[in-house]
Amino acid sequence: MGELTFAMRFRKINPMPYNFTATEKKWQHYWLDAKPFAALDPSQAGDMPKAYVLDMFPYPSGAGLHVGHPEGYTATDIVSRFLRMKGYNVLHPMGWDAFGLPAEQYAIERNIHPAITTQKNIDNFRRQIQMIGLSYDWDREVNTTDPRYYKWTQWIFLQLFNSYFDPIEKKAKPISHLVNELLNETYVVAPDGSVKLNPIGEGMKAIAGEVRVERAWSELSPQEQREIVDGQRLAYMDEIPVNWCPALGTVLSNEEIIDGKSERGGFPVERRPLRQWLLRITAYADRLLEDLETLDWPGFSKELQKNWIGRSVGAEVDFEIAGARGEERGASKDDVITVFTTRPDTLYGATYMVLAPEHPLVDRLVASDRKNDIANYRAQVSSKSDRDRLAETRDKTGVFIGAYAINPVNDDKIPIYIADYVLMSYGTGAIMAVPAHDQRDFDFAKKFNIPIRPVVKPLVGEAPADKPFEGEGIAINSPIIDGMPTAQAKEHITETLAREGNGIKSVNYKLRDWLFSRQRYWGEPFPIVLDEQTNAYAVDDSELPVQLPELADYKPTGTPQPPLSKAVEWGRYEKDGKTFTRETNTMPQWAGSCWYYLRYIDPQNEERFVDPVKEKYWMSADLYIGGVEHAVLHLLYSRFWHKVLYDLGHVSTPEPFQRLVHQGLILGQMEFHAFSSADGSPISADELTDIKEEVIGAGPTMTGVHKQSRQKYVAQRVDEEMVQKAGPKFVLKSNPSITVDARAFKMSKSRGNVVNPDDIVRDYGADCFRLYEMYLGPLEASKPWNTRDIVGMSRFLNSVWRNLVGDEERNRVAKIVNEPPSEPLDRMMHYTIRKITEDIPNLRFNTAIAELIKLNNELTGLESISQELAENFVLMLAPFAPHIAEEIWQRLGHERSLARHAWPQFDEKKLVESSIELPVQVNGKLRDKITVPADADEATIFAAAENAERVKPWLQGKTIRKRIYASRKLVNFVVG
RNA sequence: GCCCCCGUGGCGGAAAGGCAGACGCUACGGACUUAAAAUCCGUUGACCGCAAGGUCGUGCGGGUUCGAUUCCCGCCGGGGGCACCA
Repeated sequence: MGELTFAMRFRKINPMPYNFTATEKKWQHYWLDAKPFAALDPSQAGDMPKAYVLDMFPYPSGAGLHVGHPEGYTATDIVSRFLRMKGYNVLHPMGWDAFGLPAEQYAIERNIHPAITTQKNIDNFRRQIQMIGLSYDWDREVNTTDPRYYKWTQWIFLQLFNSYFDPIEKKAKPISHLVNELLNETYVVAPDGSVKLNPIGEGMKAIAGEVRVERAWSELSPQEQREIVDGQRLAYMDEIPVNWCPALGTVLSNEEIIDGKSERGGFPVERRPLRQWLLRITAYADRLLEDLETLDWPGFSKELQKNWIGRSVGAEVDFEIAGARGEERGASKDDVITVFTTRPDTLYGATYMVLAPEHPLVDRLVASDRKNDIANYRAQVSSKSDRDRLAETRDKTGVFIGAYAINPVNDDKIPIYIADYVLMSYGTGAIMAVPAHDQRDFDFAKKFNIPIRPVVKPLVGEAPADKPFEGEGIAINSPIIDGMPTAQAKEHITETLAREGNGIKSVNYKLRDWLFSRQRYWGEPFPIVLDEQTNAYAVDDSELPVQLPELADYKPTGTPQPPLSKAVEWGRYEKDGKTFTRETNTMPQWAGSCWYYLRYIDPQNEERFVDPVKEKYWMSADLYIGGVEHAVLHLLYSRFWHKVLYDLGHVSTPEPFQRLVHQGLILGQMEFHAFSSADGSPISADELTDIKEEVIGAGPTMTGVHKQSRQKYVAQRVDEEMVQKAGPKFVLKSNPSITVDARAFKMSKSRGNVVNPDDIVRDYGADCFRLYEMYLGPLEASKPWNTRDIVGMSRFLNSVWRNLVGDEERNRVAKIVNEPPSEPLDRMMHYTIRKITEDIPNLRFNTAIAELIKLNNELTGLESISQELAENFVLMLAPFAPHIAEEIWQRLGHERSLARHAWPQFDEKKLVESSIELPVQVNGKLRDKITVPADADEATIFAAAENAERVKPWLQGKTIRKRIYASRKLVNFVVG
């Protein structure tokens, strides 16, 4: 409120020299009509270099744009405008990611059909984005909910459905290819009972692992054949335990779960087995990992993806079941438990073994007297939601199953347990437990009194006695690898196991296949029909798009039955006299955003998702800016789809986004919270009032835990004015015994610290808003918003106007003259051109703007300003503050927009100065400065430096041990 | 617990290993004004000093270097990611 009234008063009493509201409107209209930002198709572009500058498109929420959106969008806009002036053919588009949960939740809350709210929200977003003066090519706008768009989302899905992953060539191929291969091949049944393929001889090991049973393809029934083929598709159905969120009425992908709760809304999620669509992203794990190396991305973004993919290299080791006792209970003599371990070198230290509670071998191995315990434990585990499991910190539970396994290296008989700290979904669902060298195994062994046997000793010192030694070292108590360092021991023991047929080198991933179906209405329908056996069939390409039916009641059913099942008419499908039903699940939010950057290239094409010639010209994106929050979800999914399209020959690059940058979060305005510093006890609003300090309204308080006393405190919000710094902390001016915590919080409705771009643009104008956000700090850093500081940019723009156009109430301050600028100004101009020309591609907008301010400060107060300097200044200002720049450009006598005017050139020769100033240090401390001719030699410089007035006393009576001259930088004397 | 990033004035932030604090905000002083706003001109890291000038100073402690905000090692503090992944 304060800043708002300030701005209004400011404007009323003292009108700004230029009317930003009218000026900005004028140029926005011009840009929409004249379309100076249209990207040229390759056939028209001649030899212009191309640049694809991409934003992460927003999902148009009901709340409208927040100040974080324009941060990234302004950054790409500056780059786009700059590159156009540099002669590039720039593709800079915008669109709407409008399907998905948030849009649908918003519609349900208001009881309005999502199609209507979505359209309204899009219109509002478009208005806000245009209000900021962003130079998008609006003829390329895309909308993921438009049937003309999702037709191609469905088409790409069918590409996945109709493909499989060839493990030998490590790439996707058409499923028809697989069917041909199968005619002469065999399929295999893997040890866990699942049917696996052997498509091409050598691929057997890669796909099937241990081969147990073989049958010829021709002996299979058509239905069996079908199931095998379907099981290899990149888009497939499976009944698996999934994350079911009752509150949202849908399943969610692993990526959408945070701390056991839904990313959207924070609702609890439970595990349930359901038949769902999955995309085989795991097949691409290695390539998604390896190709990260080729990308110009922030290090931590790559790291995030690496962690998410979670590749670990180790070995699978087979443990036989201890003889007769196993057979008694019907376990086959051939039964083995295969474990995965990253530390095969600790095999001698395995003193027990753990299976996941759901492991299929448990039933066959369990001793009859243990059956009850096992059943109880399993019930206990399955009743727990993932959230409960997480809540129970690290307390280990488990049950002995009454059977033993044989350690293949030393024939030790070790007990087999089940425990919920072993997950069926990772590795083989079974581990060898080495309590001496693994924290979890150690905790478990302590609790169940299992022996702990050290088999690795540290390179230096002793292993601690009270905890496991998890580092690398030297193998001990391990006959075949004793004395070997860990890396070598791993390799040697793995080779030995492989030779004896007890193990094999193995790689595991945390990445799971992508759960791709949702039980919601507002998403792309699957282009799939099902027969009575729920076999899936693709609809013909000619039937695309499969339109989302209009439904009066589109709300989630609260059961896994999707809302589309209510569209009975729509769901019926007949072909060739056979009856099918349509798939009623819909695709998740991420589907449309997986490929939108391709559609921008050729948005109107009705024949193809993108024209190959245009695709080849524009891809890949040269700059992609968006929030970190998409570092795993959107960016991983997109890369996966892109690679599939690449394998199938539909796109020309293996990666979609060559250079990625994340803009930092803009936090809310700094808040000051006062609390008792002595003991951290809570301080009340009354107490503050007692010491004559106002608490800010009913504003949010902050709660925390006092570091020293570990007491909870409640901190009341106070005004910045009441606060002062005392040593390393802030205190209340009037009562220094009260500590004040200064912090900026994430903007949120509940904190009430959200800044609305509409307000800022209304009060200060779009140019000022853009400048302010870019001047705030480095693009990638998080930084707090401070409305107070905006006035600096407002003053700058007004000053530019006064200097180059004049003040309408007062006289023009300076004359624009057709003469070259004075020498120092000329040098400064060339310096500024160089600096800004370097800063923009490096996205260092804050320092670029500082240079513009500096140059403008030099112009202030001059009686005349060179036309050349004025023009260059305006051209450099244009990417940052395009409206005012266009207006001044016009007033400087130009009829044509500067949007494609050539960027100013700098001249190195103009930067050379005849004399330079050098700091002189003595023992690293600055003592004086000297001015010498730019071409002076070292001897001259040292002589001048030694005789400098303020240097002499420091050299008096001392010996100069060393003279250092850092060329054109500084002089340093070492004396003693 | 593991991984990544960050600590510079009252605030946002500048500094290819070379003048720490560019530029903006705030605050203070001055000019203009009947007055205020706006604008323009100064000062604004801390300490000592009338001044010239000096000392200290980039979270803390070491190291490398003629020279470290920058590079290395070890702490402390803040933020983010992953989290029973074998």
